Amino acid sequence: MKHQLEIRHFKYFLAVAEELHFRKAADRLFISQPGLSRQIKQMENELGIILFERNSRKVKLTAAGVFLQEELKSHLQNLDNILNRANHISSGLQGKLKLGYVGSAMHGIIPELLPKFKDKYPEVVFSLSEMDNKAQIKSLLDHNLDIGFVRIERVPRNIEIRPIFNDTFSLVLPKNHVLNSSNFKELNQVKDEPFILFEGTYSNSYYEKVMQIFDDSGFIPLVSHYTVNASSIYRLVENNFGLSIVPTSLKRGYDMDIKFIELKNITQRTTLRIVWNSQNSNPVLTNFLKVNNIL
Amino acid sequence: MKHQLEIRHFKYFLAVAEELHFRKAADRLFISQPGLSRQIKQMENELGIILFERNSRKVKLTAAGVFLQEELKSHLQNLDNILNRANHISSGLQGKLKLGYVGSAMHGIIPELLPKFKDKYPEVVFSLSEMDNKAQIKSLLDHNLDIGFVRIERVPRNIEIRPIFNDTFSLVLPKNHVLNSSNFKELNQVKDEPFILFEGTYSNSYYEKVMQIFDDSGFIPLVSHYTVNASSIYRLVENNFGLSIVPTSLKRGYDMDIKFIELKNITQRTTLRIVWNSQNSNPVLTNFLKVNNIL
DNA sequence: AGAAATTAATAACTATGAAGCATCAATTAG
DNA sequence: CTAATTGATGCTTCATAGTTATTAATTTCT
Repeated sequence: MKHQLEIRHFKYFLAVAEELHFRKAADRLFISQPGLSRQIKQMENELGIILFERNSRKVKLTAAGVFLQEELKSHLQNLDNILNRANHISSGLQGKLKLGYVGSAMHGIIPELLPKFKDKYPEVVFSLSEMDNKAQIKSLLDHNLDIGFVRIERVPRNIEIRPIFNDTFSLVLPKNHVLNSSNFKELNQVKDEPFILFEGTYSNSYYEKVMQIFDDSGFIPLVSHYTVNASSIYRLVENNFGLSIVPTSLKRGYDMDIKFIELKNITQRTTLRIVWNSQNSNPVLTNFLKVNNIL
Repeated sequence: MKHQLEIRHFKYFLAVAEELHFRKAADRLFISQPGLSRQIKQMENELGIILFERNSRKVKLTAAGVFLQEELKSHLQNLDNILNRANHISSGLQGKLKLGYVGSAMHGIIPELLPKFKDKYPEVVFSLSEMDNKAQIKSLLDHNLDIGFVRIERVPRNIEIRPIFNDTFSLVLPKNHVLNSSNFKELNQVKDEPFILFEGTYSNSYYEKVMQIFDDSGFIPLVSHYTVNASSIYRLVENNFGLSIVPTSLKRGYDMDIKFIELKNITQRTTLRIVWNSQNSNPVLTNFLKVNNIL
């Protein structure tokens, strides 16, 4: 076959099929009548099908023509549809955003950052996974994640990082503990109590920062347990296994017999940071960063 | 927009999307690499979408590109499908055939002609309507019918007509009637009995032919009832309202207390004829006529 | 580190074929 | 029988798909 059927042929065919009149169809298509006649004939040759029964006076669709009119019309509509959706995806109006976050960020990002974005981009689908800092970085590098929320400061080349939420630390005690925000003055009031802390492997820089707090208060804590998530810390504190220090925002969302005393006087802060791979071209990512004023 | 997206672009895009390599894709398409690069770029401009992230060493689909690869692939398959079906319709392998028939043809055509055709063209759908001769001709002229089975001899211009089945006449009597095929000699043995006949308006030529039979037998029958279908004739005969004369093939398919005596000695025959509009280009019609050796 | 190889993009050219104009042929209407 | 209408055909033009040659960027191999 020398000639090849193109969308042009289908559009021309549909015009003639509707008008049943070559000149009128040609006018509608802004081409000349002979050109149209030729393209229709070419289409018929290419298909090996007569589409119109025509003499110099009448134009009439054949059975196959009737069929093709119906089918090609919806075929072209389908194409429009596809290209439109592609545009949505390309512009980030539609698509998927894979998010990772450390457990301690759950009460910050999910209720605060996501609704704002979801509002503006309702067609975007989220996938949310709780992951530790290291796993997030690895997933970002492997392009298995679009955005991470971490509590680390240094990241590999190609990973972008920006602070998103700065948090104070709070002392966590059992409800019935003698200390409260009125009689609490400084941390060394609890220097003889055992502590439950996040594991150092979870985030080394976070661990170092917490140890610095103790250091500044002039004592080395007796650490009775290490765990990896807030709720197990709280459960242990509730049952008098010791006290803990956690980011202040972590007091939200738990209902246990514990109380928090915010350590406003110390200098340490823990920063939740957003991270992404600079080579990730997911348009949804760009929009997410824009909505949150990061780009 | 100056350029217009064509199927060519989609095929080229799919080749590159699969190979992720412009030169290899170009080879597969039997065009040159620069030509391919240009067409892809044109497609991107036309869509306003970047389809590939590429430098001189790597080619990678964007999110929108991934989407389009999937969608356009099935879109083109769908097109193939449509064109194939159009071919079937055009060649008469697929489609619809609207048939009309006089009631007295039911036991001839349906079990004999249709299965043979259905066998060869299983994708063709029939529509069958019992209609009188006149209604069939009208429907043919209005293009509401493809084929008719009639018992008339003359048809308007543009309607083609061919004999398809030549039938003798049979005398219809109640089961307990004194006459049977042994003691029956000639029709005037029943000249004093009342007769039930098809109405003259139903088919004038048929009616005339039946009357000719009586004429040849030398008597004018006493007609007690006129009806329009075989089963009511049989019901009346069964209940001793009179005798009848019908085409012999009409004895099939009824279970009543009646008997038939074939009138072999008379010259009259009734011919079932197939009729169609010569201007009807339904390819299924052509195939039907061919299968039955009419064309 | 430098040379060779790979690969997509760009430039300049070619040739294919879509579309235009003029005209013909067939059909219908008056 | 003439005039009007309409699709097809012949010829021409021009846009553009595709070609060859080359460049620029990157990777791989000495």
